[in-house]
Amino acid sequence: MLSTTEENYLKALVHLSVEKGIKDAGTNELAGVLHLKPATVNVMLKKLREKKYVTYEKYGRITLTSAGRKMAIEIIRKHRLWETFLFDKLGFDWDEVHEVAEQLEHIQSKKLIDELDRFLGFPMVDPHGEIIPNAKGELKSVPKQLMSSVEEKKSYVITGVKNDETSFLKYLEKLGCRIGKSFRVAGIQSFDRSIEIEMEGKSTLITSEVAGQVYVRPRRVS
Amino acid sequence: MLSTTEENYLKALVHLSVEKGIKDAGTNELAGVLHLKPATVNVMLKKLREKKYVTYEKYGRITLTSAGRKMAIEIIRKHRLWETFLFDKLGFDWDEVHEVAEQLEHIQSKKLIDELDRFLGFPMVDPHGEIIPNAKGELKSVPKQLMSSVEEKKSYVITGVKNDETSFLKYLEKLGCRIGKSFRVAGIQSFDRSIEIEMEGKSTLITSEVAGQVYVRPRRVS
DNA sequence: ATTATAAGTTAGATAAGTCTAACATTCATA
DNA sequence: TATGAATGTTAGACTTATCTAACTTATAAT
Ligand SMILES: [Mn+2]
Ligand SMILES: [Mn+2]
Ligand SMILES: [Mn+2]
Ligand SMILES: [Mn+2]
Repeated sequence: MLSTTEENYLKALVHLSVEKGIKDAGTNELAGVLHLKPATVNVMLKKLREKKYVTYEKYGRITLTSAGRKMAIEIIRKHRLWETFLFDKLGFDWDEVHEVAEQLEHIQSKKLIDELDRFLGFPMVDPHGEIIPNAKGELKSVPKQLMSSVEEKKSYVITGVKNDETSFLKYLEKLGCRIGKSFRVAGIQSFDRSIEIEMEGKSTLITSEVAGQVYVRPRRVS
Repeated sequence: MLSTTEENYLKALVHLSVEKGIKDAGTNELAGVLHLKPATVNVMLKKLREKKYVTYEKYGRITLTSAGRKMAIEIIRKHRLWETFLFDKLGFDWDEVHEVAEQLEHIQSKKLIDELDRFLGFPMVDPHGEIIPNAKGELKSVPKQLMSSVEEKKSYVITGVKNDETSFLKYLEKLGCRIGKSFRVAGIQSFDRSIEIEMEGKSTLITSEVAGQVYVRPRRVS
């Protein structure tokens, strides 16, 4: 049985690899996302290596073993199912669910999570548009496009966010950007890559920093 | 913010007082219910006293302060609401809910628990028939019913006794009747109003004299 | 009242997870 | 290829929560 702490390390390794696109990580990167010091991470890595959840050697890179990846995906499944529960059943806003799911994801009960899944109707995606791994630990991947790669004059739908933090989500909220909303790209400034979008009749400016954290898919216009 | 450990100590103190009927406890008793050593409890008591959650002095008895009691009742509220969720919504059996609720009761989010309460329809009692404290921390008492007025085929929980003579209590003990125990009414003899109950798989006969001295409350069954 | 037993306390050890400060290695590039 | 910056490691300290073993106080029985 893994501790909450150990679970958080494994989950962070998956997130790092998904977000950075590389399968291995460094001590400093991992420390960064966990808000811990590199020295702390180094101690824990030896333990996770001992337990065969990661592969790594002194001064080398960190890779999840298949056992480690399996564990991490289970945590992510729990996290996203709980977010869905909070959003769908308890009326939480999409920017409020993450913090509580960070706690709920560590509850240990296979029956609990499988029954929750059923109760929610086996949802495919969480309130942020992230795919929920199924009970077999399969993370069905769907091609993703970042808002920063949109083209002028075309229309898109917001499908997800790369970043779950409340402050970011609140800002998106203020901009009127929610999952499922459609917009048209009015123009892109070449010097700062900022994007002017039209959404529900209103024109809004999106900085390249924000556009790099938002997923979209092209919209077929009738 | 209290740690999970501290919360468990406070909760155990309420349970001790409710079950033993006395408002104070000793180090050994508390250690017993927490499955810890008296030495361990002694260390923690100093910390809880420092934080003003309990009153106690060296070699003396332990009493919750009103702040301590308030905290403990919040944990109990959360525990019982989660048990109700697991039972009503996720199809858990009533003997499976406790273990998972022991984990869920420590999740920190006021909004979560208040919304859960609403989602469940502000239930009054948990699947074991225990009263759920409301959001204000009030443990609303529920009208009492004597065992002599039960109906056939229904399930009940024993909630108290009208008579606390030793001989009577010893007799109840021998019958396996304790506060908190559940039973189902198998049948009622009309000529002497004696009651045949099923408790923990065993069938027991309760005379009308005894039934008139025991309080019960209906139990919801799946 | 004395003493044996039960209840309670203390000190010191251990384990997990974190930190800081000092040290070591690797890497980029001048 | 030499060297400074970035990255990674180690040692030692701290906190929380637990234990065992030894000690002290209170209580009950003789
Ligand atoms: Mn977590
Ligand atoms: Mn999410
Ligand atoms: Mn608990
Ligand atoms: Mn209960």
